[in-house]
Amino acid sequence: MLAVQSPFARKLGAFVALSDTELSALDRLYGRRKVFPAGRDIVHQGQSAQSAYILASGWVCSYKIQTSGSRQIVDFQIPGDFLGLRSVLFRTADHNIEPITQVEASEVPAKDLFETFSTMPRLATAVLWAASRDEAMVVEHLVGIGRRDAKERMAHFLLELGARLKLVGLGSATGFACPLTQYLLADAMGLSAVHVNRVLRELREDDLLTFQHGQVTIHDLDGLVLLADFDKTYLDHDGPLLR
Amino acid sequence: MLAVQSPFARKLGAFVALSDTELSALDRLYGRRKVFPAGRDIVHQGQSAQSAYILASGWVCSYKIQTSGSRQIVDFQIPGDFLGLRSVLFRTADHNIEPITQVEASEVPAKDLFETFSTMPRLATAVLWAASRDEAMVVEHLVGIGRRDAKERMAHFLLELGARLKLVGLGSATGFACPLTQYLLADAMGLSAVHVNRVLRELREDDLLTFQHGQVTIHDLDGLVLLADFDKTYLDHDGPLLR
DNA sequence: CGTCGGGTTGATAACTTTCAAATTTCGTGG
DNA sequence: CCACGAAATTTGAAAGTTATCAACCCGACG
Repeated sequence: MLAVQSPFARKLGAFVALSDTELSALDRLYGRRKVFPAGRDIVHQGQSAQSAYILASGWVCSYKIQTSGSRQIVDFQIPGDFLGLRSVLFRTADHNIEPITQVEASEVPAKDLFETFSTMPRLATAVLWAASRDEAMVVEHLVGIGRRDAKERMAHFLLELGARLKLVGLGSATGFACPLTQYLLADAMGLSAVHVNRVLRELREDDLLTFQHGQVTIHDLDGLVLLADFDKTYLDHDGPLLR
Repeated sequence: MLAVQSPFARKLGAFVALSDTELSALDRLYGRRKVFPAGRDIVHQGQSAQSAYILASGWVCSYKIQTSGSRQIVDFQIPGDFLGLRSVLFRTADHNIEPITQVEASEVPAKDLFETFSTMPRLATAVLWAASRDEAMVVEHLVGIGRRDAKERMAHFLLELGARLKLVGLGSATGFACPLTQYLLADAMGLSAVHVNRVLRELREDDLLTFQHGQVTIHDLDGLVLLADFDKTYLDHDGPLLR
């Protein structure tokens, strides 16, 4: 085992038990470390993409814009997450990626990625796994928007976010720091910003949680889980699935 | 090249140029061919899954049920599509799969799948690709539910379905046969069945399309594309992306 | 025939958006 | 440290969209 593992290696290791050879191949994948300022898109819809990124610090969101101008945020990425894998696979980006805060990310050139896959099949499988977990999150998001009302949706979203942050050491059972504005929340949940505001107030008045000053504080975890019908099994599992 | 390719091999071949060796490895993947009657679930949420399936004929849907009882259909699968890949990767199913019509599908045991991945890395990459295309469809679905009103949503959905069916030779520019009930449509689009009915009537009254007696007939393709803000680039590309 | 799963329609209720305006927060330069 | 402007949050009222409830129709099928 290498002494220090990157968050990304740790994540893949949760799916596939990785050998030292594979771990160091992973390390070599990392290209230049880049810094992006908040607000300016890293990737544009339709742009051809030669690199993916692995997020080291900061938050980003991936979203799609419609010609009408409205946008839907598909997901937020937090440290350890892979950015733009799909864009690399398809050569061109089908979505935008915007840093919400300042962001540090390591570039992973497409060429290196494919070469590594062909020599280290287990790594390809591990990435397939990670991609599938991402898909599971998108599916859960879809269910949320399709079949939960605004309040349940918000509760579910914040619970999921909290669970993910806890996995990478950025949150606890009582809350977490959250740089998302109500506009971002609205675009993620398919609501208007005004309604997001009202829903947050209701959750506060119900003594379920408080989201103020960039801080989410959970007052009644059980109440939230009940309200949101939250089931976190899709987020975690114990130990590598492939040995 | 093998004389006859399965729909699945054809689909993977669109992503990665496959050698004869790889093609015959794919063929060996196919296990027993099974037949499922309409209506009885093939896979249940929470069930442990040892096999995936490749759909040979018929339609199925994957959906999630909430404890409240409402359900959200995540996607419909048509011949050539992979079923339950995520369930196999995670050992347990996070969604249900229900045949809408009678269905024929080939079983793919998890063990064989992983063995094939480890000896044929390019196949693993190809499957990663196919999984990513599926994710792109889920993302588009998410955008539809989050940011399109009922009419746009329906138009977009039927356009996408038509495009997919055309790819496997089951539809044309003027329409396609469609076994979906208004209840299924409602669960897929996050609407009530009653509203689906109204929306279909509006589309008919606008001379855009007719959906009656299991047949979708497109009257005004351009009008629909305009209404739905439809962009099919995420569904197709020309030739294998990896040679 | 009678029933049952779809489909269709109208009336009403619920939820969410939009518009408009006030208030607070926060970073920056004086 | 304070003032200022921009961005974010908050609230009310009115309008719009979609759900729900309740009927009724129709064709398939035993």
